[in-house]
Amino acid sequence: MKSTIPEAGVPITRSDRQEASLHDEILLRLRDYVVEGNIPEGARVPERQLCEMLGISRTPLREALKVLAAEGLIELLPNRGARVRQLSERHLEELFDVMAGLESLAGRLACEAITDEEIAGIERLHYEMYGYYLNSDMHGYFRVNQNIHESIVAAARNEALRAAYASFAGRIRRVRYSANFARKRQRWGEAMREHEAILEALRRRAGSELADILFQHLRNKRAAAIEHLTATRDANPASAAGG
Amino acid sequence: MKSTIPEAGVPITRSDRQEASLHDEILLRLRDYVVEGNIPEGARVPERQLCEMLGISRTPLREALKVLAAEGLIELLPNRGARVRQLSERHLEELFDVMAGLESLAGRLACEAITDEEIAGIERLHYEMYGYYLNSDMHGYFRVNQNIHESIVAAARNEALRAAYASFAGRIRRVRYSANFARKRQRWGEAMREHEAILEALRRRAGSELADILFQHLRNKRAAAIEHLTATRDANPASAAGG
DNA sequence: AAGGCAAAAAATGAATGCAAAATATCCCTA
DNA sequence: TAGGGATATTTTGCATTCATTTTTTGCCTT
Repeated sequence: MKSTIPEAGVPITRSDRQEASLHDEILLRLRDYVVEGNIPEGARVPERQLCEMLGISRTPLREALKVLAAEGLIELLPNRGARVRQLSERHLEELFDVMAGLESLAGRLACEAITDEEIAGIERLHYEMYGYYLNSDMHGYFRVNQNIHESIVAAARNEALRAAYASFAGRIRRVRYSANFARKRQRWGEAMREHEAILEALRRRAGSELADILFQHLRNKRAAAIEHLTATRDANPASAAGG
Repeated sequence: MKSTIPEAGVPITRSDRQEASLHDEILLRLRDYVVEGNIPEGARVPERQLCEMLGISRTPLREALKVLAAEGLIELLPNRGARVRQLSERHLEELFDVMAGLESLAGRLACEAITDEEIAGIERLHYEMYGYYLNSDMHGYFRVNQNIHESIVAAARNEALRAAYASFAGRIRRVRYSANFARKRQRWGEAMREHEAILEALRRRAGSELADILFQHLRNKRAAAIEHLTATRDANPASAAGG
């Protein structure tokens, strides 16, 4: 069966772009489209269908594809088109480790610049997350958890870091989601304790310590995510083969 | 005066590409062309001239420009073409910090996987570098220094990290070069001592410590580079204005 | 009926064409 | 002669077109 690409909203019209160029618009849309898992892993990215879907010609679409390939979201095979990049277990380990390194860096830098108010804000998020934890509200927990990590990255006051972090987050977003929703309650408990340690180090502005804690925290997440992914793929290998 | 783009070698012919696609070839060439400083900072990237220079049409060139823009090497202004990205002092600080974080991560990961042989190799490089230090051979020192840091990144066994490191290195390459050549002898001595500490931590596979040392080492480099850049720009502001 | 080859169809990669926007040039006025 | 505005030129963004390559289809052979 050919992979069918569903409709994805209204074609882009010139009136849509206020400041962002059509290219940027296309890029954002296409990136989201891929990241959200609308095309199965390993499957072809059909130029013509996407052109029709977006209401544009092949030129700007292909420009966007090149960028997405540079970002690592898709891969371009010479004369054989674009495919959604299939991430092996090893690839995911690597990406998680880089994320861990970036967040570790964010923590280190945050300690140099973060204000008491920002720390208080993160503390509030922490307690909010604790509530979701007690209620076993996975969705809420996950959302606030993301929020906390993004707050730390923001506190690092480094736009290049923020962009790199966002880029890597996009690449593993799908796996991260499913892994978080499948997370064992036990791992939740560990994660909560780790978050407490993070806050504690942040309050003391202990950069090196915070870097260590954050790295280990992400490493633990990595283990859970990979474990979950392996189990999922073993149970349903077709989903990873691009059918 | 209009910025003149000098010739840059032979146009790309189809016979050149064995495996790499024309697009990849163009991308590599154009990236090098920009990174090597052939177009002044802030100056326009003239599509037509580059097309003639490379012997291609605008389509593949523009695809490459989009990618370079995504990499942060150039910026695309809507309807106003591409410009070589001008890095402010703050931008450079940020990029150096991200490099520091990535290398710090590399050290941490390297401690998990590095072999005794690899450490011995880095030690050899260290002694080689010491020789250049004693002879005040800036060029040799710089080359081996790069080599050492690349060896640590390689030992991390993480392709995603290696790629990200290479990308950021490209973005600050020009400044890094000039800063290194201008380095004071005193800073050389500090750097040598830091390198000894790096090796020592590596031998003990002390990941956290090595992460700290590498981060601080790069931070010191950052300070030297920024200081040098500021002095250079103050002495010759035109070079940064894109004349 | 299975396998293989050839032709047709489709998709890709790159060049060209065209309308809109930006830039440069020129002319006029004060 | 300096400034301002209209016009011409260039440049940009995207669509379209064309040549290759790949993939599919169909037919023939065994």
